[in-house]
Amino acid sequence: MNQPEHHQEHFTDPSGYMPGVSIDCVVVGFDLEELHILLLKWKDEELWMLPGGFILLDEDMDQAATRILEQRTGIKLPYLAQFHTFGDVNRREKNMLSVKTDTHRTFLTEYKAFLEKRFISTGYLSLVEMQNCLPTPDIMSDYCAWKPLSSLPKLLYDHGEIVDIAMVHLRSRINYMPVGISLLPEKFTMKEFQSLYERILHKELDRGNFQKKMLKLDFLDRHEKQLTGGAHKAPYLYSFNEKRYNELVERGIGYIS
Amino acid sequence: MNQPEHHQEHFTDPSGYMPGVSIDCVVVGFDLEELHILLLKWKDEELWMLPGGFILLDEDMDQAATRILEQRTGIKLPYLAQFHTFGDVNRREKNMLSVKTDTHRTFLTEYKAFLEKRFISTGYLSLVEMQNCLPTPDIMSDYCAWKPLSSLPKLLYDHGEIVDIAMVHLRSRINYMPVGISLLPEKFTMKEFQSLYERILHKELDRGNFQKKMLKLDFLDRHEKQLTGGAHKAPYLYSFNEKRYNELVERGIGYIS
DNA sequence: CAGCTTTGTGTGCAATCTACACATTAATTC
DNA sequence: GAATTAATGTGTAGATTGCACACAAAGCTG
Repeated sequence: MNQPEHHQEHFTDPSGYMPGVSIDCVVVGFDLEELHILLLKWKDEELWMLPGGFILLDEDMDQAATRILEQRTGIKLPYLAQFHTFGDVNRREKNMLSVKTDTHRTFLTEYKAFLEKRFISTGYLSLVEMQNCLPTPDIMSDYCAWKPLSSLPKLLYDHGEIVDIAMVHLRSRINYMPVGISLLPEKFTMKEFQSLYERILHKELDRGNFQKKMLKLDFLDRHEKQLTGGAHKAPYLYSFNEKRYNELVERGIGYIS
Repeated sequence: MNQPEHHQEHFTDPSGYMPGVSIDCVVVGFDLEELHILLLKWKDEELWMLPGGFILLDEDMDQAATRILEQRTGIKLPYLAQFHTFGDVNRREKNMLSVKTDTHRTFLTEYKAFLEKRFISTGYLSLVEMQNCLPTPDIMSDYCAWKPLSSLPKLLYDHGEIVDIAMVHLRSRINYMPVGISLLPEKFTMKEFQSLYERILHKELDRGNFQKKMLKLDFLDRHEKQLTGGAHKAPYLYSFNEKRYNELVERGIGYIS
């Protein structure tokens, strides 16, 4: 899971960043079975956090989110959109770091002062193919890992709520996001596509109706059959007609109730 | 439209506010004919802006938005929710103030320095009953007024885009917001209710089907008939069963395609 | 009270949703 | 290699909803 530090930025001068504002990214992946979230583990402590960072003084906020995400995942141009800004005064009051970590001389003292101030944080939701992702820890973390959404570890500050709100957002906007194209590999079976929807929506869907609905929307190319072992009919492999799919997603499709 | 300054806050010490973050409010009203936006006119200049402000150091962002809105509208507990955070570097580059206004000694020099820095702004959407609203200008504005959405004047900075995105948001989430209860007076006719939906959705709806759908959802109380003049059948007046309406809104109702 | 206008309600047709049933295919088993 | 089995692919019937329009009811005008 861990990578050498070649992707790591170096926190040198906090004065290059906007004070008081930060970015937290909820990076969602799908291993064809479950949804996962990309997390970083804080150094020397069993506390996990969302990948995040700060905004350079001459950088758009969206740009900053893209930069942060590319550094953590190695993925160019991931799907990325803000979903909420978290501005409670005491959003960092629970699940704080223990004193032990504070004495760890990870940061320059200027940087410590920068970090100790109150922050407002904008949450970004990103959907990526886990297979293409190279999780890379940052300066504050030992390593990073995909954790299944159904059993997340204890998260820093309000990061647990940030994940919850991200998932509510994903659920409510599933028909306006390219969830398939972002989370699935190039070729996939209809069962895998349906499973993705079921995990996001937290409910089972009728297999036959799902298949017919998706095929009728006419954004899937059908390929040759999968030659995998298994005592059953081999399923077709599908891939997206990206143009058509994105057109439909833009307009919003009422697949699911 | 203008009110005495008893509601005005006094910008004394910018150090009491978070630097670099602000709030802009898109306040929507409905006069039973058209949607309107509450705007403030900049002193001595034909340039309008959204009501906005800054976040006190010990104040939640939502609290700050509520405070700002109550000061501008006199309305207690308006419907209010953030919809987007605007973080482009150059979001204040167009529709700037002319030099004339700059020389106007409205602010202390400290405050000027505070204001000149880059800001990230979170947009809040508020829905209010125009009738109950007492528009009150702030220290930067001569007066404030409701302007019809269909013919807004030139707006400061990126406030025009902020309004646009607010309206897209309102349209896409119309079934998850208490638009009726927030924008209509206590009693209203079905025609007025439908007209509200039509203005938000920018399209005409079938009168008969709208009426039947709304009545079937069973959140409207029907009152005695309106005794108004008019060469036609007098319409019923309706009001919301707030409990039932809010329950439905929480769950989201697919009224409209 | 005839005529007009607007509100309130009903009806028929089409499209969609939903829950199944059935058909198809390929690996396994005998 | 034929029967069995398990999973995919497709069809169908009933219920529900959406949609367009028609008709009925009610109140003001003249």
